[in-house]
Amino acid sequence: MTASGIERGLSTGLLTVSQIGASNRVGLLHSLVRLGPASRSDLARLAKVPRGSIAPIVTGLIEDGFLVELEPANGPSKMGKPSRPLWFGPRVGHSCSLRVEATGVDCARVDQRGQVHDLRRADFPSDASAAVIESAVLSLAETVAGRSPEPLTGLGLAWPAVWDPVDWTVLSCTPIPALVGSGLARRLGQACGLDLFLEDDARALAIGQRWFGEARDLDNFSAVQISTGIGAGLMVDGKLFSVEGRSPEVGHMVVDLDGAPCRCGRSGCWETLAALGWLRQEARRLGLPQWETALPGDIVAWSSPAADQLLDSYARNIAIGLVNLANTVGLHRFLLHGEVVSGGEPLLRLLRRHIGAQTTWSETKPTVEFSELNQTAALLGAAVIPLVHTIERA
Amino acid sequence: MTASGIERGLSTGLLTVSQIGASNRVGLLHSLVRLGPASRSDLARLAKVPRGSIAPIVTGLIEDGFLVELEPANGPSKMGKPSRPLWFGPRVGHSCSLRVEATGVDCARVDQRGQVHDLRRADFPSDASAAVIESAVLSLAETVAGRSPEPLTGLGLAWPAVWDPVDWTVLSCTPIPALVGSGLARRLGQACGLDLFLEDDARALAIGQRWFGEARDLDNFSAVQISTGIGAGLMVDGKLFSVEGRSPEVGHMVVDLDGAPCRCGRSGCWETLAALGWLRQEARRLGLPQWETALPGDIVAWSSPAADQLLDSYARNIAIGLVNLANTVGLHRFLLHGEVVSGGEPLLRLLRRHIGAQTTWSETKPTVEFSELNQTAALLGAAVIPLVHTIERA
DNA sequence: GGAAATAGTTTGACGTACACCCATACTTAG
DNA sequence: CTAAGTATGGGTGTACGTCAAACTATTTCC
Repeated sequence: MTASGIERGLSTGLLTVSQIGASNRVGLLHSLVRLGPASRSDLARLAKVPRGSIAPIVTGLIEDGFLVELEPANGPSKMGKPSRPLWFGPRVGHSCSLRVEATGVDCARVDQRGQVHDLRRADFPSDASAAVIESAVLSLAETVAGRSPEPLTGLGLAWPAVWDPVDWTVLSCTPIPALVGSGLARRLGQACGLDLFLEDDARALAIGQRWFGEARDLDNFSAVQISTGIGAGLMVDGKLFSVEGRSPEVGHMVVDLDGAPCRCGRSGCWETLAALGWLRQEARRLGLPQWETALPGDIVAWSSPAADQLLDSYARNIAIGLVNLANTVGLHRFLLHGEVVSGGEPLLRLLRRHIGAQTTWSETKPTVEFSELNQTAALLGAAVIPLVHTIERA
Repeated sequence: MTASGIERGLSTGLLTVSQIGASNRVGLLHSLVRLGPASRSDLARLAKVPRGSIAPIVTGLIEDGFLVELEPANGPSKMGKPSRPLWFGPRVGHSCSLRVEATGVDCARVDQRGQVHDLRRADFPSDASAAVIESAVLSLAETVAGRSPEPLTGLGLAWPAVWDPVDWTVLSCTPIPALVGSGLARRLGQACGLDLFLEDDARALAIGQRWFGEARDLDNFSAVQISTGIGAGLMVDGKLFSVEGRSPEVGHMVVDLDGAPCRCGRSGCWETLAALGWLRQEARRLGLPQWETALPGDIVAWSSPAADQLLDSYARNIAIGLVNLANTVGLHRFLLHGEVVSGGEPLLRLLRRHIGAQTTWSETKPTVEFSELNQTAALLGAAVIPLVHTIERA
């Protein structure tokens, strides 16, 4: 079955000439996403290569239908021959994109600009059986795919799972234990008749943010998911970081030697101190109402001394993990996703203060933002994967 | 001034044809280091490419003097035309290699096989002035370089410092504060008349281990230095990992929320719990003699209940950081360097037990070894850098 | 002596970036 | 209105890579 080609790496083998063509084509199309409609000269300037090097690549992409020339546009300078902006052509179809989470599934069609169309959702109870989840996902995907007025390049699925790389059986899925052993992905690929690509949800966030989101201009950043668990997709030099095909499990770094036991068997994992579970337990301990379903935003709204205290500790716990991440992998731009975002400006201020206090020593301060797109970024990321695959094969 | 070309990465620019040639040449020579003298066919098999693809590369390298053909050797199979093993030629000279640490400097000549020749050391007091250190380093380097019977490709320097990338002034150097502001590197380059390459000591360990050391066959591993501080060089896909040219500072991840303050301004950094300082303070607390200079090996030798307890805690503290590293960057082979190694088999057993206990959840257990080469690996790593540079330029 | 096996070489095809020159289309100065 | 200036796009030839396949060389085995 197909594997995501979004990263590449070899050490013992030889590099071939064709690989550089594929890499440059993808890079060029990504530059186009970043810049919007842009001329050959624009692209050449961005890549710092002569215009003549861009032209043949563009010609090939136009011939294959990946690009089209738009009407001559008036650039900033009125002098000289007007530039002919390039944009995605008919061959770059839309993608069908799915995001599975604990209590439901989102599905949408995503176009080449990262615009989301026909977004639909199906909810299911958090204790739903595998069969219920599977049928919900399948019918939703078939509906969206069936209604698409555009040709679809493929289907992308983002979920918080670990799966068998060969037959796509779910090996583990902490947020949705019922899915373990499920062959959902296999059936989904067959049902829709489209190429299917799977991706971990945190990694999908990073991909979506880099291609269509708030990290379009960043080669190095980290997309962090903070909700009932903690995960991250690490973008390094424009490539999604992984070692031997496996992604890091950042939620399970120990930040408190004597902390509470974690489901992973260790104690004091970041996840036990900065995810929703900790926040709600602390809320309960402090006697705050509705602690069972409290979100960071609720704590902010509460604004009692006890709640303020809780919020500050929460921010500190998140900050510690982020700074650790900055120190161990060297990324220092963080884009946060998940329920944390509900904390809004007050929580963000606290976070930044704690991060600042913990990085007096280092030369480069980490920066942190709450994602506007939030979970939509995962849909975008899932949509990018078939797109990249199509371009690479061309 | 020259910069280490041992890693490469681009995202917005285009890949060129020559780059793949350079990359393949370096890869081929590194394969030769791994295999020892090997024929074109051997190299082709390793790289999984047709023999015809190797031949022209080898021909070019022979013409440039980087390789020579040895006498026909009897391979495992007696049939067929005997293979002609290849080995490094006269153009691949030896390197002069330096390692600066808190109390002295090592210098040696390193050949193309990673053999160390003419190893010399100059000690200086730990409170030595910059002038004293500089003259010791300069005279040692001049001695070794002057005595070399072989042509030298360049000079490599490994040290625990951060330096200005433009003029090589030392910006910070925790183990040797006197060096801050020093222009030692500048003068060293001028004095010897050789190309000089600088590298962080932990990163040099990783490079040395991969080219000539115990990690010759590993594309993914982590060389960890555990002595008065903690640092690591991370090898990912055969390339030294760095983000935007800066390496991670793994010693400063927080593993204990309520821990002791660290010089970096945070509290409970790994370095405060797993470096020599912690061990000695605890030894003092437990009333062990000679705690000021105690090494892990001394604690092992002591073998009182209190000492055993201390050793176990030490192993646990190291293990926590290693497992964190495994979780955050995904590397799970650790090669340990520094004074830890004196702990020998007993400490290693404890380490492995703690690591095992903390990774019940994950699919792949991290493995940990004490390096036989230990600090010599840094000398080897520093020697590799001029070598790679010479080959890439060819 | 001939067949089989292994190693190394040669050739042509293909793909890629790049340097260079020329045509095109628009603005500006006279 | 004309000529010069300027930026864009296209075309050509060159250099440099791998690859596939056929070819040669050398040894062992029967």
